[in-house]
Amino acid sequence: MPELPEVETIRKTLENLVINKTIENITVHWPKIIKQPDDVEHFKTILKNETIRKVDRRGKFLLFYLTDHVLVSHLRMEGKYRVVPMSEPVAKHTHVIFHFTDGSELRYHDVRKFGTMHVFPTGSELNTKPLNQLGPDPFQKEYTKDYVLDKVMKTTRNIKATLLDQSIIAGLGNIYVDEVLFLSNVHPEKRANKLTENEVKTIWKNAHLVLEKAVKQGGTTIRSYVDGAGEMGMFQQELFVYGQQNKQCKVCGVEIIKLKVAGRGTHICPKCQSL
DNA sequence: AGTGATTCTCGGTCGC
DNA sequence: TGCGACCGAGAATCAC
Repeated sequence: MPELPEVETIRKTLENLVINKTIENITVHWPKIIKQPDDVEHFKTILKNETIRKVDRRGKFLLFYLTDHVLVSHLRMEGKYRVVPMSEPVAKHTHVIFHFTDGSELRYHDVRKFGTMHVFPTGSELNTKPLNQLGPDPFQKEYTKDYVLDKVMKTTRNIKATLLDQSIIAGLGNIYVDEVLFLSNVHPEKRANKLTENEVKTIWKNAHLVLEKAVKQGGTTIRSYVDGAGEMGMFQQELFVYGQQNKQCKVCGVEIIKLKVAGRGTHICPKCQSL
């Protein structure tokens, strides 16, 4: 499932493939993916004849900056983009196709159909839902120790739910939250406001560190993730706890266990992360 | 207002 | 072979 590092990897590979391409037409096979505007025909006419200038990212959202509009795309569980010649057969779960004037196509593929697309006039995208709900992501200058300290110390929720909340920190999902908490020696069920200042500081640092490392590795390939060029990520080799249940902790040798926290499958080393 | 629990989107996967 | 439970990001909704 694409989290910040996977989305960033997709952004980088995609940018080179779609920049300066002009949309001639759009095919939508599953209209429910289009959340804004309401009307799919309107979505198509707005973007028709616009040229992609830049591909950006905010948290787990991809932002395609076009001539006068921004396409905000969230991949959720299994969304993928591929750029292919129009002659290539259309795969089963391809739901949106952007046909470019040069004969190539940007195709959105999503087995679960959970992904979303919003279009806004350029300039209004950051102060409209969904992007105005996002907190800073760990690569932005607003992501400071004091900001995280303030947010975390002020909530009674457990630390896992807090770190998953995109309005607090954008970009962390289930995989990286488990990894960050392991590296910080913090149990996911610990109340956020009960953490010591040092623990929060460690989490703040590790969240940036883990994401940076994962971006360098091209993301984590769990199940089906591939980037915009169809390449796999390599970060799964670096995972300490996520998906490692029944294996030995790489640090202390105790068996990694899986539990449910904040409604999510959660992986911990019971020795390194005591409550 | 903050929080938690529940529901909904969906289809592949897994256990029986 | 079939069937139901399960998974999960994030929004919406409801209860407290």
